[in-house]
Amino acid sequence: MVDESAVPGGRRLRADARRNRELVVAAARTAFAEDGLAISFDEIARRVGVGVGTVYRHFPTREALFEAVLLDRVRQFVADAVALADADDPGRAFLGFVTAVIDQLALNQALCEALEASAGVGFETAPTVERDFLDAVGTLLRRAQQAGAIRSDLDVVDVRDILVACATAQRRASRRGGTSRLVAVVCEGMTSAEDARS
Amino acid sequence: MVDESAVPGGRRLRADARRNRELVVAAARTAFAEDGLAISFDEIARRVGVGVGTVYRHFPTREALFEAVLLDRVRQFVADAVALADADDPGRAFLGFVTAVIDQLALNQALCEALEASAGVGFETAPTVERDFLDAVGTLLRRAQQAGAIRSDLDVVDVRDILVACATAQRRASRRGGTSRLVAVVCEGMTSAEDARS
DNA sequence: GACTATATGGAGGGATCTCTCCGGTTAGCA
DNA sequence: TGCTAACCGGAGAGATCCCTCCATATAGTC
Repeated sequence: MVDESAVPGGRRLRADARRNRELVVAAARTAFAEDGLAISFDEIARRVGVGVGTVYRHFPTREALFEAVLLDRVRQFVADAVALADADDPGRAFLGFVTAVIDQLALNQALCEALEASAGVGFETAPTVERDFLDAVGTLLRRAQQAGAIRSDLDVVDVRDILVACATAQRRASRRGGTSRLVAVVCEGMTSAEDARS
Repeated sequence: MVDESAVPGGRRLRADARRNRELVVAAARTAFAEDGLAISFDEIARRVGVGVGTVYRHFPTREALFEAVLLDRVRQFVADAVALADADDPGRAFLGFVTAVIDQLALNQALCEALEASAGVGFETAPTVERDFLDAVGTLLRRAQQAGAIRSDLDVVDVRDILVACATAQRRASRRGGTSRLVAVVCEGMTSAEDARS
């Protein structure tokens, strides 16, 4: 977690600036989750009740705002994955991680978009975070595969696709007041015995 | 397939109008497939090399253009599903249908968006087509479930979610020059024996 | 070739979004 | 309390996009 009371130069923000910054972050957190990364700065400023200039001063780019609002979530995923890396039951650890991440992603449109991007907003200012994520998930995956719990033809990029796909389906389902069974299907498919593979 | 040489009133289009209409349809087909339903009319006009007024005259709304360009695809899906409704092997029929539709959807961004919408562009001018689609897929699904080939807790909405999710993953994978294994995982998960269901 | 219904292009008005700039305001300090 | 650096709001320029309108061009017909 970065110290939000200081600007990169180290100088301490004035009280009103700090207050506005926090309001912007809070509004952006909600807006990103609901509407994704495409939310306009005008709209964020309108919701907070400040001028758009104030938003731009604190966050010159959409990436900067993303970093302040959402990057910690991804870092938390990495930490969770690392913590599970030497679990007793690698298959259970992997599936637990996957379903937990899907639940989080389903609540957050922007996080899905950033994760699936490869060509989008999100990790420009912190290029290693995406790699850390894939590395940590890859470790969990490999251990689960070595334990025979997960089909061996999957790679970490497949897993990322699966996370995003399931989260998207889950979010759509919850909008219509239900739950997507895609998650259950995918977990079943990832764990089932290896045969009839092309 | 509608007769594209006539307007709804039945009057025959002038030759230049017919030519332009076809150019617009061709450009829209490509643009929809690549960029989805959000492609602007200005952009389509620019690609065709006509004025934007010409595009609007032929297709007053995005839905009208969608209908001219893509609705036949959905109708074809329905026809395929109906044709498979009394296949000898319902499980095989269902899975074959699903993978074929995914392959088509993966080539067409707009078709995915329309199918997943519920709240989007696409079926406004032909409201029965979406229902026909769900009905036909539902029939295939039920027969496959009765034959014990597909897990019984899935409904047709799950299947629609699965189609869109797999197609999206497939398209992303093909953009990076590969193939998504999500389809294989999902097929495995849909067919596996019923146990450990929550 | 002339006439006319039909079709065309693109200007234009309204809306939204991005990002910058600067006159006015205020927090924090002496 | 008064000063000043820091901060604020929002106007405004430039870029799209949507959709309409009408002067101009032309296909089809006589």
